[in-house]
Amino acid sequence: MPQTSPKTSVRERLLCAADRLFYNEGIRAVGIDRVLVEADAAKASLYSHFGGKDELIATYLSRRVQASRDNIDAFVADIPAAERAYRVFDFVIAWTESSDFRGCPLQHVVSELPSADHPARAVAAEQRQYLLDQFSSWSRAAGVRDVEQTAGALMVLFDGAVAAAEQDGSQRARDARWLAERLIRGG
Amino acid sequence: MPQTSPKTSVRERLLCAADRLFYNEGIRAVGIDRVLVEADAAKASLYSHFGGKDELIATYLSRRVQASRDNIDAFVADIPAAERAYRVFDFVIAWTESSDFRGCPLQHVVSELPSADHPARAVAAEQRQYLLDQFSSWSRAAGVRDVEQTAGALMVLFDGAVAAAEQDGSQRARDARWLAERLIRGG
DNA sequence: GGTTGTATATACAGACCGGTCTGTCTGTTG
DNA sequence: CAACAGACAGACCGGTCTGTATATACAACC
Repeated sequence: MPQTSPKTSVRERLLCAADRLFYNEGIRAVGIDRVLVEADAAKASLYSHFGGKDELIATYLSRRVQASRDNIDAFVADIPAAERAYRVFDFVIAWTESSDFRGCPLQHVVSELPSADHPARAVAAEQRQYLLDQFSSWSRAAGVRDVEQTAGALMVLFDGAVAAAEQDGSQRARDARWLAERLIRGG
Repeated sequence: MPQTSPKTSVRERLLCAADRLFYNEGIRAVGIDRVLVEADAAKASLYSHFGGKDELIATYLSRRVQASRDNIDAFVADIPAAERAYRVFDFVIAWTESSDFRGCPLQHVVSELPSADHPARAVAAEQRQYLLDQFSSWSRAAGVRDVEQTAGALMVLFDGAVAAAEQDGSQRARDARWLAERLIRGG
């Protein structure tokens, strides 16, 4: 997520600032005034583009989620479908090794905003469905015996890799990849 | 965590109130005035027993963590050491099925308090070490070939079970148990 | 009674919170 | 030129945040 140039629209500047601050410091830890200073924007602009902080949060998460999907889709594009279920964990490893990795924004939202009717929660739920659909599809392509069970286990591994890496470092993403490969290929 | 009686010490009342509110609503979402009202306590008592909110948070997490250890230790006490690594996930399943389950308090702390020097973060780090030690010990007792790799994978499964269950429900803890057993017993 | 330890009620300070509003400015278009 | 859209600065609102300070109350003990 690059720094914005002066010519960037105020909406984009707000979203970039929110992205940096919310992800690195926490959603509730960062008030809108900090977002505004970081974005060099006026408060009225924030309320004009987003009804309020809640919608800014939901849009921030939506963009994070969309970027994640695009990255995953691009990563697996040249990988045979039968190998994607475990080789996608190479993507997770790279992510957890990146200097700006601080865990999963979706998990953060779920932690910080427990209310099921927060607009960001719908974004989170939709991403869960996407991931499950992918893992199911890839499990089927790998020819596993129990697609539903395997896809569920892969969801666990995916979440666990990211959560554990946030605390213990990227070795946990490697651990997850090791187990995912054993799960798919046996042995 | 039961309701406190009028005879309970103010420190205990504060901790019980903090426990309920922080866990259910989020640490930053709950200000100390809400803790005080819930505990029927005066502000000076809070500052007298805990230097401030940060120490209250650290103590809340420490108690959660200690309770978790006690529960796990009690749960596995009558289980042969060779079976603990996967049968501990029955404990996780029961936890994720309980009506007051809302994910892992330790993961919440890591999400909400990114600063490594927050007092609660030391509590979190110490609990990671305890879990790794347990999984290593149980993996060794199970006779697995690569103890370190297996323990790491179990850490991923543990974290993943809890994080995924917070979002998708307790079926994910069952998925984790299924994979943990396959990992330990093969097949 | 006096002393001690604990807890309380209350006021305050300064900073911050999300949101609303008004007036002004700038660049673009017809 | 006028009109407009977008963005801005700044004031304001009521409320909340954490922490500090003071006087008082109460129970237990000697």
